[in-house]
Amino acid sequence: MLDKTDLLILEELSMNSRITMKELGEKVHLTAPAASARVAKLEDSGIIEGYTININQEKLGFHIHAFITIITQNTYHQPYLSFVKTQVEYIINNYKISGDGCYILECKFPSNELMNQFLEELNEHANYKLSIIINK
Amino acid sequence: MLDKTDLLILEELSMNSRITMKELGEKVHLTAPAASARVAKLEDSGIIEGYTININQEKLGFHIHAFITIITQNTYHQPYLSFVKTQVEYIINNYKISGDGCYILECKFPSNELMNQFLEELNEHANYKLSIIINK
DNA sequence: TTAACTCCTTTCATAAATAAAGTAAAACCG
DNA sequence: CGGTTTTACTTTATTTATGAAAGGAGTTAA
Repeated sequence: MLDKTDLLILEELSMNSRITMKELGEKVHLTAPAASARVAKLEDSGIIEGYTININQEKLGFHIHAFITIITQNTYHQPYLSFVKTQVEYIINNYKISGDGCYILECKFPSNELMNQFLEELNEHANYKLSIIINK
Repeated sequence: MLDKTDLLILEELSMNSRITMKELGEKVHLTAPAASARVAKLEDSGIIEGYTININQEKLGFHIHAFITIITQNTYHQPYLSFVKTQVEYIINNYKISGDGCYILECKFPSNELMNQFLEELNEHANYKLSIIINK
């Protein structure tokens, strides 16, 4: 099971996953090989799923960040799901949900124009409610 | 501005941010120092905001992942925002939105019991609509 | 008590990162 | 147009980190 040191390691790696094992070790009071072994264990157990980066989407030209709640009229979701697959450049996440709607789409768009185009195409397959993110 | 190589680098780092500069260089047809210099530029420009890990919350005991749409009755949001600050262990993100509601809370809970407790406290400050994530 | 296991440290060989120097192509400018 | 500066890269050499191996201390269980 996980102890306090493992949780500290997860916290440190969440803040900076490119930290060296030496530095990580210092933060959690271990030597580099010990820290490295802990991390390897966390990877093997599947607790650490992967190493990634946070990208500033605004600076890449995606000025709009939105959640779209999807309500499919009929029980057959395939047309909607197929559509989603064609729009990977705008879609951050597609969550299947229970509650108010069938899916929640997390999206990014460079402009209102392209978002509008997306929504029009989306509307061929499902109804939706749009929530634009103002702040995080 | 960004060229094709920069976008490739962002893609590679998104998939594995602990890749060595040597390997990253090979993937984008550069030497290690050249790749390293590109990455440093992406950091300095703020496009790369940070390096982090994906954690399997399920394996850490957070079996419930939910979106909660917040509708504050009055215009004064402070009680809600103060409450959110006390609940960091359950809250992944708090998005201020325009649309159907005032905020969208992304949360994780270990059990229905603790989620219920959270929702009861939340209800002292705001109304909400709950969406449980079934699948991503 | 002893054996096996876990988790750590130290040491050392190898690999990667980084700094420095040099080069070639592109952009700038009098 | 010619000369200068800038940019982006490579190569080389040094520093630093990684990872394998050996060994030790503490824990558990036969």
